Amino acid sequence: MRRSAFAAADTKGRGGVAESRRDRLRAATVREISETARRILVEQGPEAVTLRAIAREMGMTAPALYRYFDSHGELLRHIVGDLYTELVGELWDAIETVPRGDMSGKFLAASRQFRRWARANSREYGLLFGAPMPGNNSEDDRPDFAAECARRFGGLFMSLFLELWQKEPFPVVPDDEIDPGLRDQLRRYRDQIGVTLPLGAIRQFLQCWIRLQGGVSLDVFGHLDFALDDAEPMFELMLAEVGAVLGLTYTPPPDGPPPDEGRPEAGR
Amino acid sequence: MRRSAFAAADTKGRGGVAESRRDRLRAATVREISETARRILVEQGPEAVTLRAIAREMGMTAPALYRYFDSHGELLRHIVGDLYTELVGELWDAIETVPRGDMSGKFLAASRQFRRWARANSREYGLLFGAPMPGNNSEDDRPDFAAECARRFGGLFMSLFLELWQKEPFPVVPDDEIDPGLRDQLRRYRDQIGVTLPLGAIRQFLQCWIRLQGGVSLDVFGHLDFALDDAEPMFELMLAEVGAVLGLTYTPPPDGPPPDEGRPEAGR
DNA sequence: TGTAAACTGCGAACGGTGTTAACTTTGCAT
DNA sequence: ATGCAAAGTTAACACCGTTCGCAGTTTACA
Repeated sequence: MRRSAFAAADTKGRGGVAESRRDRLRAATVREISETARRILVEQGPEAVTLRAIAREMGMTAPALYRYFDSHGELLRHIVGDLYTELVGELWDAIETVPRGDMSGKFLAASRQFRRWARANSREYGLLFGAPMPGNNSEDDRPDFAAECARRFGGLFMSLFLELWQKEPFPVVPDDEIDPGLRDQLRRYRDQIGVTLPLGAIRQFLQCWIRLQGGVSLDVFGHLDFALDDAEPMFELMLAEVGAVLGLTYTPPPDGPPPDEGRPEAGR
Repeated sequence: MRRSAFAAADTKGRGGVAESRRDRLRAATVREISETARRILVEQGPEAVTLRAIAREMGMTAPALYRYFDSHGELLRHIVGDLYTELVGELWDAIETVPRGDMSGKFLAASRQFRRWARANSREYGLLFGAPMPGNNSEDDRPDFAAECARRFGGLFMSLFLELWQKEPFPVVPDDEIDPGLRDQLRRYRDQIGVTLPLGAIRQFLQCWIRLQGGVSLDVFGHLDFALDDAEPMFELMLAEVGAVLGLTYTPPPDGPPPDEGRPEAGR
């Protein structure tokens, strides 16, 4: 197997402290490829993200891209990783903007930023959270960049939840009132992420997360169009309910409901 | 534009009462194409559903399929329509199996059957409810078979909700306590489907539907794998909560939790 | 400095895809 | 029997991912 872009991103490989000029050029090219691919994704849809199309826009030929990625699928997976990183970054920014201690504000800010990003980058969101990717089997034993980033993403919201619980715990059901089959899974998950939380709290967090991401996905994928033009009020309603269940106080979004409709949404 | 399979399904076209032998043969071929395509979808994944692959398995050549469908996309859309029909049928069966008047039972049966179908036909579910289809723009003004079926599907759950409300109304918030922006949308939707229900009830129904389909989608698409091996207990928990909000009484599923895991899941 | 190795691109080619066009065969109706 | 439309074929086009061999450049090292 040839050197992959994932390996290329590992700048400190082979004990070298210095980043050679070659590596810098290479990283720049990888970045340009990603940006070009993403631009095509946004402008022309996922099935237009073709090796030849990317290369064409870069003034190259398709086989040259194989110097940077082992396959088309790996290129997509790399982009998915980048997208996770971007999303996590924006969520962190949104969280940190809220004054420390205001857990309700942090939760609302993160949730709203998640929906905002999803709607502003719907094509990208489809790549991350749509039906499982074309060749996403990750048949390799290799760590899988995208999966790693996905885990970091899951960790973000969970750490927010953790902080929330530590600062303002809310009443939860005792462990022995949880369905045994579910209890075991929750215990396993708790051990896996290494936190000390009542299982009832973890269950509550998962429920809230499912409502959040489930609702956003339906909205972004257009599966609420049959009834709603603008799902934002429903989203806010859900935030209020979810917040209440977590012992938080709901406050409406700072700006009035944004115009929202009529974004360019280029491409066919 | 050539005669499409959708038109072919319209057996009573052009004043002819009799269904000619030719039309019967044609319909049979259309059915065989659909079945072959679906088999490939299930066994080898969505990107293997290729005109040439379908034709090969039928002992034909790819261009022959153009006698029955205007394009690859239209063939997929036809299958989507069939899938909606199948899903709606199974949901109706599940609902009618429950003794009349037991609205809680009907709601639970329909919800569980929805999840069961989604999990047993995950590839198909991805086609119906994943990120918007490849070429699904429906740029034509034509009614769009798939969209029509989708509407029937939405109508099914809504009619179940309607019956539920009529038999056992539950307290809802008055219209003037609903966010104005949402209120207008709900009113529009109510007029569109032609029912007479308080807007608060419609809002509640939509919320429940979002939780239902959102949760099932996350599960089927594997976006809960980060924490759960088997999402069924969480699904049941959600059913209990949603049912409570609708004034229904929750009862656990009739059979013990099915083995569930380890279905063949053929193909790569 | 000279040279070997590594890197990066190109062009051609292979098998596969959707799609179109022209051509043959088939079967039914007048 | 003749004619015609449906249903199938083959050939071809443009595009796709991917592989291979070759050239040009850049780097590393003796």
